[in-house]
Amino acid sequence: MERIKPRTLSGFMELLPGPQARMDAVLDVLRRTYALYGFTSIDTPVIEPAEVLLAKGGGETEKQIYRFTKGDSDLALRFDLTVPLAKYVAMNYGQLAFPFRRYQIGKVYRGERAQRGRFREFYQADIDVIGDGSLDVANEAEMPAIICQTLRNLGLERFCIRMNNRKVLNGLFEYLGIGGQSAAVMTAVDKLEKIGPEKVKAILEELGMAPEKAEELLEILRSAEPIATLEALAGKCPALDQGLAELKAVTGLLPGLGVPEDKWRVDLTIARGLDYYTGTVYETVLTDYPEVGSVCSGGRYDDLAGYYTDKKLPGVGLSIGVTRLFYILQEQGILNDELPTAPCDALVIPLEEDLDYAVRCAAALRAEGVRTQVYAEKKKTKAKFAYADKLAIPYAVVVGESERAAGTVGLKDLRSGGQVTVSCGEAAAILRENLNKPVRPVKEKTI
RNA sequence: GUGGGUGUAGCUCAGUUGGUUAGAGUACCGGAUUGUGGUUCCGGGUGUCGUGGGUUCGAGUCCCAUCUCCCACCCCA
Repeated sequence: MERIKPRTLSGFMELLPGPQARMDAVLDVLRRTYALYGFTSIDTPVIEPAEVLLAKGGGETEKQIYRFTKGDSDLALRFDLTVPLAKYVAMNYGQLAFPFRRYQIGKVYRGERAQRGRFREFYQADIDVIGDGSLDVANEAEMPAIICQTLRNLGLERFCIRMNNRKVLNGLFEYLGIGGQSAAVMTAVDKLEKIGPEKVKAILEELGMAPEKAEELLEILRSAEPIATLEALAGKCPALDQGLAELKAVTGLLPGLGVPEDKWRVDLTIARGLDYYTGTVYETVLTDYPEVGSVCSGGRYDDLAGYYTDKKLPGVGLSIGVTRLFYILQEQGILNDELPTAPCDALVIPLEEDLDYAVRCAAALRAEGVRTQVYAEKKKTKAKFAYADKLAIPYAVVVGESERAAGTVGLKDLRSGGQVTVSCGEAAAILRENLNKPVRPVKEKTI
């Protein structure tokens, strides 16, 4: 028989049970943190009609989306979670309460070439607040607070949330007389950190900007005190004034929201490629691993669902690239070793052929909330213990003839090797005492 | 989509100017050990050398094609 070589496509992350347990722990932290801020969970299909996902049309989305036909249906895999959200809100407008605060954690698909930290299938963990007709700027201040809380709950401390405002950028472009090409200028500006000011200046000049204007723009963007620099330009352009007012409103709320000063800063070079952002934009990188790129970004948009409804639905949201974040944590070896990866707390090891007493003990432990499995295979004792070792199960519950006769179990701590003879109830109490200590996914003091 | 690399055991890799039966570590399996694992010792190679063609008396090694994966660009989480 011809065997087919088992393989997983590049750009698709597939984990062994141990690392998967850690990934699940990370996802748990995200869910708990999002819920703490009053976001409700929704789920949407991975596959949607292509016309729904491509409503915006053109550009990168069209190039990178996985699209296929089944019979007469033109289908596509979702490219992000924002477009499905727009559809969802437009569809269920009448039944939702606004502001609608939802979180969604799910896989998204991009048919681009994979590389380090860049996947074709990856988890996004999104939160968005959608307003009906209007949405207060305070919601834009809450986003960095949630990023900050989430990353710290994971155990991360060395990160920086960089913020900007699209109206500020558009206002500046207008003021400098290049408002007509703001999209192209925006892309150039966004590359500043990567390719340096000289090259950006060259691009700006190619776009028809006078050298001294380009110089002035770069100087403003790279200012060490961006807010003060912008204040000096007050009254020059209405868009700039409004953007600055929003930026000040957002940053003004951050201390009260508990975002420490060293975790954020205003960076006028952050532009974000996505064209639907209209106000505040965010981008978060891990201070020690900037080369992997943004692990979390988002922003304010004024018209989420314009392709699906004539209702005006402004919103603000952000997205954590969970797969990328996890990839960094794993690659750098900063995942917490103490995170439990074992499938259970106790492995019942029967020493007799008859499993009746063993399964009764397991049932008694489970009734007390101890995650328990029975090793039922007829193998040597050595193999039974080796199984527990390999799975990092912390305790063995040894039951043989003498334990059965006495109605006890041998509770063995597999890390220390110590063993005590106790009743099932006592064993459960000891296990509960020693397990279930909450730990963060990332090692203490490492990052 | 563009450019540059890579491919030998489950994993990490070695393999001389082309030369006999392709190797190491690790993992894995069995035993020492029929009521107690992690250590140690003994035994076991589990391989279409990515695939297909070519050169040659002879190819893991040289040539061509192809696939794969990786890295970078574009773009992005």
